[in-house]
Amino acid sequence: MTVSKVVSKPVGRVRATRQAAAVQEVLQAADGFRTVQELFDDARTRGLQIGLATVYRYLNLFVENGSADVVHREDGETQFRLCGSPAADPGAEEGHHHHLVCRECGRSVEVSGPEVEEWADRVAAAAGYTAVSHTVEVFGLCPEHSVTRRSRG
Amino acid sequence: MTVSKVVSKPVGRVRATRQAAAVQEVLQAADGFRTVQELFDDARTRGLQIGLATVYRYLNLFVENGSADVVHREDGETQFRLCGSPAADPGAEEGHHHHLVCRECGRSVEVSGPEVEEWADRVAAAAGYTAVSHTVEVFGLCPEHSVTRRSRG
DNA sequence: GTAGCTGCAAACAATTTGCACACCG
DNA sequence: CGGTGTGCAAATTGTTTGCAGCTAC
Repeated sequence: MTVSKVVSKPVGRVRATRQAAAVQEVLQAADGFRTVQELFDDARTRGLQIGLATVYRYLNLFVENGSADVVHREDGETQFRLCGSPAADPGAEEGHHHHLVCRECGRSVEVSGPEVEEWADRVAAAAGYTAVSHTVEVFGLCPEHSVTRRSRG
Repeated sequence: MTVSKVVSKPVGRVRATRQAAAVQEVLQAADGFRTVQELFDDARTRGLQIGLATVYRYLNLFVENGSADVVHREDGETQFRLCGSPAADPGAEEGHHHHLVCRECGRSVEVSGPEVEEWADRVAAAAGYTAVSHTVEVFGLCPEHSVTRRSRG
C-alpha cells in the first residue's frame, strides 16, 4: 500500500492542504460509510494531524462537491463515504443513487433504483405534490457480517 | 366517567394521564408531521400543561406502540405524526408504509410501495446482504403549497 | 506577504435523564 | 398511602463557529 502523493486532484475548490488529503485518505481507506468520529480517529491513528472540526469542514465540502455521499443512520448520526466520480460526469445531475450499507462495517454498495425514483415521482404526482425529493437508505448486514447460523436455542 | 372516545385506548402500556391525552390531542390536531417543539408549543397554546420532556417521552412511547410514525427531516430534526390504526390490524406487521410529506405544512400522505420493498429486498439479496431494513422518505410540496406559477422572470 | 486554512474549545440545538413532588388509584 | 408519571433543568451527543496562529501560494 503506497501512500505517496494522494492529493493529485483534491476535490475542486479545496486547497491542496495536508488536511484535505488526510480526510480524503481516511475516506478512501474506509471500505464504506464511516461516522465523522471514526474518520477523525482513523486520521489520528494514521498520524495525520487534524482536528475534528476540520474533518467536518472537509466532509461537508466534499459532499457539496459531490465527491462524497452521506447517509443518515437510523441512529441519527451522519456517515460519509467517497462517491464514484461525479466530476467526471458533469452532465449527469450528481448521478443520483442510493446505498446499501452494512450496519457492522459500513461497507456499502451503490444501488441505482430507477424504479424507486419512478415510484416516488408517481405517488407524489398522484397526490399532487411537487418539488419532490426523496431519501432512500438501505441498511443490512453484508455477506461477511451476516449471521449464517440461524439457530437460536 | 367517560372522557369521550378520545382516550378509550390510549396506546397500550400508557397510563390514562392528562399528558398522554394532551400529546395525542395535538398529534391528532396536526394534519401532518410536526416537530417535537411544535407539538409542545401547540399543547401549551391549547392550555395543556405539559413539559417538553414529557412530550418526547410520550412520542417515543407512541412510536414504540406503533401509534405514531416518525420521519427524519433532511434537516435532521425528527417529526412525528399519528399512525393509521396499527392496533386495529394486528395481523399486519406494523403495516409498513412510507410517507409523502409536505415541506411547508407537514401534511402527509401514507404511501405503500410494494415495489420499493421488493426493490430494496432484491438489491440487498443480490449483494448478499441480510437483515435488511430501509428508510424511504419522500418530501415535496402538497397541492396547496405548490407554486402554481412556474414563471421565474 | 497575505489570505485562507486549522485547531481547540466554547457555542449550539435536539434529545435524554435525574430527582423531588404531585397525582392517580 | 404507595407508586409512578411529571416538570424543570442539567447532562449528553453530534455538529458548528470564533479567533489566534500557521501554511500554502
